[in-house]
Amino acid sequence: MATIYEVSKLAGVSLATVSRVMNNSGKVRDATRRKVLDAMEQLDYQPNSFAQSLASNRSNCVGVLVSEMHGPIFGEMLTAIDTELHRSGKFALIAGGHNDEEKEAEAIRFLSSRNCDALILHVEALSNEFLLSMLDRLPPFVMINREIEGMADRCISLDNEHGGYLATHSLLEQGHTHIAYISGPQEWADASARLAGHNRALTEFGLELDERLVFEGDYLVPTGSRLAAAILDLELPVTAIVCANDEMAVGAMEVLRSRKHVIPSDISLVGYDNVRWSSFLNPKLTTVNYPVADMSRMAVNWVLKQAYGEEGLPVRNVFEPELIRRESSGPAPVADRMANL
Amino acid sequence: MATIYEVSKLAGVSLATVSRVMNNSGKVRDATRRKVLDAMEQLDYQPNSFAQSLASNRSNCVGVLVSEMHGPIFGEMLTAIDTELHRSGKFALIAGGHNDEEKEAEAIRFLSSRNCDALILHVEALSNEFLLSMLDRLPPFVMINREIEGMADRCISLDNEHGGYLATHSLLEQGHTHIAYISGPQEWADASARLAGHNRALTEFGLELDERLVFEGDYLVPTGSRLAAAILDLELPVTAIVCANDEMAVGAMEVLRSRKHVIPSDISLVGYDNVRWSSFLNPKLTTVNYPVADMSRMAVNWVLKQAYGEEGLPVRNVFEPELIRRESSGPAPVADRMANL
DNA sequence: CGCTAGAATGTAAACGCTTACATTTATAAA
DNA sequence: TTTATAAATGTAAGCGTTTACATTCTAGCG
Repeated sequence: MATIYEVSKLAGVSLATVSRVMNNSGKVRDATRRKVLDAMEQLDYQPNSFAQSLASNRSNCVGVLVSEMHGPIFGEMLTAIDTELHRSGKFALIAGGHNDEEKEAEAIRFLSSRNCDALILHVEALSNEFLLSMLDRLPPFVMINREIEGMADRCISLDNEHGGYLATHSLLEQGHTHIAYISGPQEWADASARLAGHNRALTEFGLELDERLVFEGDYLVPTGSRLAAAILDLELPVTAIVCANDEMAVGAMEVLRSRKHVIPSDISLVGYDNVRWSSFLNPKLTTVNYPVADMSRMAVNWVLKQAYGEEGLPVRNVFEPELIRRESSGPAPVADRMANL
Repeated sequence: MATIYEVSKLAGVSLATVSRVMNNSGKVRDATRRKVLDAMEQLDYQPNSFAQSLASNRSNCVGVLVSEMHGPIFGEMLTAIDTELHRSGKFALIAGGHNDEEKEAEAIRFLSSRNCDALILHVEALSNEFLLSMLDRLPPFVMINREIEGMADRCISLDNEHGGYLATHSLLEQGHTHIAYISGPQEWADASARLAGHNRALTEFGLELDERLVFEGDYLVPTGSRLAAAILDLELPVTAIVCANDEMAVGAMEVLRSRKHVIPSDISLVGYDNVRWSSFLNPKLTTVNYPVADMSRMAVNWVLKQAYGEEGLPVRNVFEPELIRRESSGPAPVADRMANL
């Protein structure tokens, strides 16, 4: 593999000049530039990125940590980030935290050991305190789907409370009054915000929160099934179930179907995230859109601005969810509405 | 950030000794090792990976190129690869080809410019010739989901022909005789192999291939819909549709449903890939399993063996698909079977 | 034609490690 | 004890860049 030294010899110039040509830095006469370029071409020269990074102390890499790599959210996220970074000649170094506190911390260590110029973090398991404590130990970093006091400017988040509100509100609007809720793990901020939105919607409609109708899940399909079954077993007049994510919703959908409840005429079902396959379901799932791709692009903007000094890039921190009304939700059954008069 | 030099000073030893402790290479007295370790701890020392790689000419990074980053296949793939590599202290450098020949080539250039020790390639768009020509220009590389003559040992592939055979065979077994097929792009090897398997199954059952019933798609959902509609519009006595992947199958499913055909009693539907959400559909999709995770792990084995000289790792090149029988396929309608007597 | 300011190019010192080789120190046999 | 041998440690030369600074051109002016 050719080195810069061989290029300089072949072109009859010094190392510095070759370097200048490569980086478009400093002044180089056109004729000289051409000679250098020719030599590079001829030798099929590829700069050694390690030497570059070692000498310049920058890697043109931004580390991306996702809490897990499968799941539709992350595919979209990675695609958006990768595309956007390439556009600016930067590269993504991706690591997976596999949904585990220790592994997430290790992945952060890995990324920072690779001298990333900046980090984009999508972490679930790590605590706010830990992240705050990393502020001065890591390269500049932004976070996706988190809102942490004291570093709000570094958080690209979704207004989860509002999303939770929208989901339940859409049901209330359609006459539902007995709405069960399957939440995410309450120690996670997004999960509790979604639930808070649900509660607010209820209150707004003058309904009292019935604690028997709120179940805490873990965002996984089987739990959606299990808790939906639990809800049905209550034998209360529930006419709608809101799930804190689409995964649990699909689990719930299956149980409802197997127990011969027709969605949405007997019972409405609403999810959250607007995962790709939510529109493949039958009935198509009503859900709340989580604009991952937009948020990811915004994270890249942040990085470009903060770590690479690019200008004129708008950064927006909080994104708005949106209700995607599809087939799985509809008006409350008439009988039930009557009963509530 | 502390350097090896400061560590060596604090520990009262030479650079070489510190390096030896870090890499467990050479002999170091226990007492010395301890001193060094203490010093590292005390200084919160993190080796500079660029300097390491520059000096040692290895990066401990394996480049992974996926043709695209979204889609369930790739999530599973990346998770498996990442997990497995970590187990051996190696890291994955991931790049996305975004399903485009030029971009895939660029991504390869990127990965090789980052001095990866080895590459795992999942590429669709690049030609066999190109890949063959890269044999001596790149670090050792394996490919997933490709079978190329002249580099069979570097290919981890699925027996797609057999998978195609299984899909159609399962239908023939159940009395179907008019089976339509929606294929993938025929210039892609996997797509044409799947179709070949379909044809073989037909032949085996003494049926002639009806060209009117074979449509070429592009593996995307809307195309599945469009072609399923085209099949129905034929007004031929089709009792089953085989799709070359689950994406197109879900598109087809939607059209069948909207035209009031009941699956599987009126018409059976079979997919391919066993994508995660294929079991979320209603009815649950019968499909052919594509063991991505297993294959990915195998690719890692190859890398560990060829690039890092690890021993005792089995490498298997061809994987067998398996029929996953679910709800979307069933016996041919009786009327139809009678007609065929 | 000499002079000077800039432009263009060159020189050489980092960057932080690894590693072949040299040197010192410990171990054990004689 | 010596002495031979092995173990432990140290020395210093790279690895392939970038970049501050030094030097040499070049062009335009008086």
